[in-house]
Amino acid sequence: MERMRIGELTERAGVTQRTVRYYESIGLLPSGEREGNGHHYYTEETVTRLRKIDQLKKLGLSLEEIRDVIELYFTDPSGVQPKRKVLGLLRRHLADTDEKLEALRQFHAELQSHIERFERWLEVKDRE
Amino acid sequence: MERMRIGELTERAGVTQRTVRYYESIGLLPSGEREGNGHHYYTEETVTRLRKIDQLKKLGLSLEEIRDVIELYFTDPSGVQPKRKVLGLLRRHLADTDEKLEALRQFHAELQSHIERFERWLEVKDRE
DNA sequence: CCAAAACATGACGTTTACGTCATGTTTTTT
DNA sequence: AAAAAACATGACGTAAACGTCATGTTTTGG
Repeated sequence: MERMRIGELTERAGVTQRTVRYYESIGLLPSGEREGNGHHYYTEETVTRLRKIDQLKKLGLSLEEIRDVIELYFTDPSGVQPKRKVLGLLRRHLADTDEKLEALRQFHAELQSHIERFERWLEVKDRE
Repeated sequence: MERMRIGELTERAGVTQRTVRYYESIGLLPSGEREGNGHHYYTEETVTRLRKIDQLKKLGLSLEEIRDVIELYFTDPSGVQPKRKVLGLLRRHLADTDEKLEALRQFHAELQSHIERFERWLEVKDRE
């Protein structure tokens, strides 16, 4: 229950094989392969990593930006060199996330009120 | 202090002329022109509109999605033609937004706990 | 009034993030 | 062991969202 090949990986992570290959090609995913045969083998962490990449994408980061920070999400404090710098970066991401959450909530509210206005308008029309 | 041409418009809205032209070409912005000469003229509302578009882009909406909803910010229901269709679109956008919100919340939580791990690690170090 | 700046339009180019064959090898199923 | 399924690699294609000339017209500052 550790090593899997690309088929299982993509199914569990909800991405296509092409996506994985592409991420490997741009250095966003380590291309853990080699077993004599040409096949790549992946672990549970690769799944987590792909999911994290997806989250960061939804935050609006480009793959290049993600490549610059993804490591931070997979190293533990004891293994990182400029710890305070990393912490600073993480905090900025958190702040960005806060802002985006707020903006999204507002958009959500706006959408809802637009919808309600429409519904009221249609209700009136229906009664005629 | 009402009509302006594209130079002023783009400066005030913080976008390029090409962007405006592109938006006009895909029906995202009304191309308010005509004055005998070939020049396009815009108003304060166009500036607001461009800014709103930028906000929505930052939320991760595509220009197509934005085109579906942008009118709602500038007209009332009675002015929208296929009302039931628009209502359906709005509901889909609302559902999408719900999902995005949920993903962001989860990311936020994970990021926070990651940060806390870092902070605890540094605290310990500081006491040494 | 005339040169410089601003504008209009068209066409081709570019980047990101993959999709979609095509072809050959490896694994799995029967 | 043979056919089917999965995998590897390469190459070409694509959609979104503009960027960047090129060329011609209109406006404006001196």
